[in-house]
Amino acid sequence: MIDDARLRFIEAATRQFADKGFYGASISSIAGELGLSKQAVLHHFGTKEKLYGEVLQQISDRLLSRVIQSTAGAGFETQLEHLLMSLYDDGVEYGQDMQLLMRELLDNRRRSEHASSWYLTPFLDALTALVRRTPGWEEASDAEALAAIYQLLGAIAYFTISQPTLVRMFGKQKYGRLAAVFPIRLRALIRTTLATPPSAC
Amino acid sequence: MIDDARLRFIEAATRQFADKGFYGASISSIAGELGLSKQAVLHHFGTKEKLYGEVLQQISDRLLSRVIQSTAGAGFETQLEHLLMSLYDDGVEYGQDMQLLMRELLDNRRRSEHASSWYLTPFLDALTALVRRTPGWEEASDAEALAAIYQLLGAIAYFTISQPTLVRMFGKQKYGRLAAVFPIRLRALIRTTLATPPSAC
DNA sequence: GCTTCGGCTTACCGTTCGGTAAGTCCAGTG
DNA sequence: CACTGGACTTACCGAACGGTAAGCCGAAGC
Repeated sequence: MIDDARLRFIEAATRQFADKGFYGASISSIAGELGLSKQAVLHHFGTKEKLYGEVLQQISDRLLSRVIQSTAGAGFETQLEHLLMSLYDDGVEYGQDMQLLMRELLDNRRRSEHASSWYLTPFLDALTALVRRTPGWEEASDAEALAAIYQLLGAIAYFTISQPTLVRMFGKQKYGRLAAVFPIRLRALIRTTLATPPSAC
Repeated sequence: MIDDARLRFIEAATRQFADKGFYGASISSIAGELGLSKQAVLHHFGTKEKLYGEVLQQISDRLLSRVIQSTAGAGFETQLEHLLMSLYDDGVEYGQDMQLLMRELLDNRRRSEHASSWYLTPFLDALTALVRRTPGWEEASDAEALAAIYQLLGAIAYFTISQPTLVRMFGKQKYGRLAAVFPIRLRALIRTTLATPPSAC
C-alpha cells in the first residue's frame, strides 16, 4: 500500500486541525499520532501550510462529490433537502469537516497571504445551482439563491460545531431533547426556505 | 481615569482574540497595541487565561444587556425580530463578538479544563424565554424554543463571520449584492420560524 | 521626609514552535 | 555488487511563547 503514511498523516492532520485549529495543532503532535517524528511530516508535505492546504482540498473534494452524488432521482427540491439533512446528520456524528471549515472561515483573513480561500467556492456554486433548479427559483439571482442556502448552511454548521459545548452547558439529557427536536425543525426550515423564493419574499 | 489601561487592554484583547484566536494572539502583541510590555498585561490579569475570561465575560454581559434592553414596547414577537436583526446588523459592522464566540464554541472542548463554558448560558436562556412568550410558543418546551432560536443564531453568526472570506471569494460587487439580499431573507426566516411553533411543525 | 504601593520595566527561564542540514536504512534496479 | 532514491531519523537552529523575579518610579498617606 503505497502512500499509506501520507494518507494517514492527512487523516490525523484533519482531526487535529479541526480540534485545535491551525496554530493550535503542531506538526510534531500530528506525527506523534502515527508514532513518527515531525520530520516525517515535513518530508511528505514540505511545510505545515502545504499539509493544511491538502487537508482543506480533501474536505472540499468530499463536499463537492457529495453534492454530485446526491444528484440522482427525485426532484431537485428533495435532492437538496436530502443533501442538507445528510450534511447535518454527518456533522452531528463526526463534525470534523464542519469544525475545520468554520475555523478556516475565521482564520482565512489572517492567513490569506499563504493560502487561497477558494476551497469552498465549487461547493457553494454547486449548491446555488441546485437551488436555482428548484421550482420557483428558476429566475432568482445568484445572490438570492446563495443567501438562502447560506442561511441553511449556517443553521446546520453552527449547531453541529456547538455540540460538545452544548452538552457541557445543558447536560446530556437536555441536550438529547434538543438534538431530538432540531432535525425536525431543520427539515421544516429547509422546506419553507425553498418554498419562499425571492419573488414571494 | 482610573483603570483606563485595564479597559483598553480588554478592548485590544477582544480584537486580537477575535482575529487570531486564543492561541494565535499573544499577550505581548496585545500589550504592544497600547505601547506597553507584556508584563503590564500580566500585572493586571495574572495569566492569559484570566484575561481571556474577562473578555468573554464582557461579551456575555453585552449580549445579555442587549436582550434586556430590547424588552421594551411592542409585542414579544417584534421584540425578538428587532433583537435578532440588530444582532445581524452589528455583526456585519464589527463582527468581533460573533467571531470570538464562534471560536470559543470551537475551542471550548479543548480548553474546558481551564475555563468554564457558561458565558453564553444566560444569553441563551433569556432568548428561549423570549421565544416562549411569543404567540403560539407558550406551551413549547425549552428544547423546542432553543432549537428554533439556535437555527436563527446560526444563520446570523455564520454569515457575519464569513464576511471577509466571502468578499475575497466573490469580489466586492457580488458580495454587495449578497449582503443586500441577506437581511431581507433573514427577516422572512425569523418571521416564518416564529410563525411555526412546534405544534405546527 | 520617609514609607507604601500600584503600575510598569528589564532580565531571565524553560518550553515549544516551524524549519534546515545531514545522515541512516533499505528496497529496487542496472 | 554498486548505486540510487524514497522514507525516515537525530541533531540543531532562531524565534516566540507564557510566566517568574526583582527592581524602578511617581503619587499618596502618615
